[in-house]
Amino acid sequence: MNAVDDRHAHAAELLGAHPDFRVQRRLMPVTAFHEAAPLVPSRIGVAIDVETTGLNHDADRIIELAVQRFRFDARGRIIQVGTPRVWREDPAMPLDPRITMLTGLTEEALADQAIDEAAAVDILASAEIIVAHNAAFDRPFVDRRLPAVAGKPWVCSMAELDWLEVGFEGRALAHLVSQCGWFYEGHRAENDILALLYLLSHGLPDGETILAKLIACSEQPTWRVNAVDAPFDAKGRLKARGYRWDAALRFWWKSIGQGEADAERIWLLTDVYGGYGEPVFIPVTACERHR
DNA sequence: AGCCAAGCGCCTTCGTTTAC
DNA sequence: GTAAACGAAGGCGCTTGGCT
Repeated sequence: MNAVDDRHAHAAELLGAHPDFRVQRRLMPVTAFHEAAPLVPSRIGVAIDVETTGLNHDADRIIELAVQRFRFDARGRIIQVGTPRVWREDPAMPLDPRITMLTGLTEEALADQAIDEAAAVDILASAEIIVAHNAAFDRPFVDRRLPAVAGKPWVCSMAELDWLEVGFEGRALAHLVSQCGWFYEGHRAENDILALLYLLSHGLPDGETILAKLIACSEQPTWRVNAVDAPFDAKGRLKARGYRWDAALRFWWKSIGQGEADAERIWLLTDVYGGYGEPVFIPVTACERHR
């Protein structure tokens, strides 16, 4: 650090100590967030982000894919961060000017570019868990573009954590990261996965990292409950309890958490079926979630 | 734009109260 | 006994927030 940087760092420290100001640090590439203890077992995760031509899984295409491997220990601490890999891809369709405004990517920048499928599949296949912010958006694009890894377990950093409960407001990636005291230029896939890694490594007052809480949520299997052949007069009770009507398959269904399965079965058998017929409980693991 | 979940406001409906 | 009026409750649709 030279003398000018040193003076700036000092100024930032002073400003940050003032109650009326807050200092935010630019995210910088890192190789680890925690010291790896020797001989401690660890697992591999992959942070992923896609930029696309739009929001429609069926009609739109990936224009940028970024993945970054990381190694984490049993306490959800990121002890090693791999090299980020980023590919652009020509969507072979016109690019909405709004997408260029959002991502900075132009048709010229994408022309003749393509994802290195073998390399991308290799990285994703090595993951024990794939992490994305709003996985329900990214996963369908990735599953379709790289079907070889379509069955991997995914976890969503946006939806699977009760952010309010852990002291945050809102769920937008940049906003969450900002509340940890960091800033970055978003909507570029490579920056977004770095931001995600910073967020995952963030320590909460109770000593746990965001990643630890997220993994804990993700590992709990949840259930999809199909109230098949429920009597017609149970319609109102099912709706009141949060069930939704599947018009194509013609039954009421809802998703529930792990601990709720027994109570739900009892309620269904007594208040809906009354001795005739029974519901179908389908376990949902991280491999099926967010599809 | 597309999708999904949650929240909110408004309107309808129903029931109870009150006034004649 | 009847009609109007008010209040609680439920349902529906609009809005909002996430992702590009």
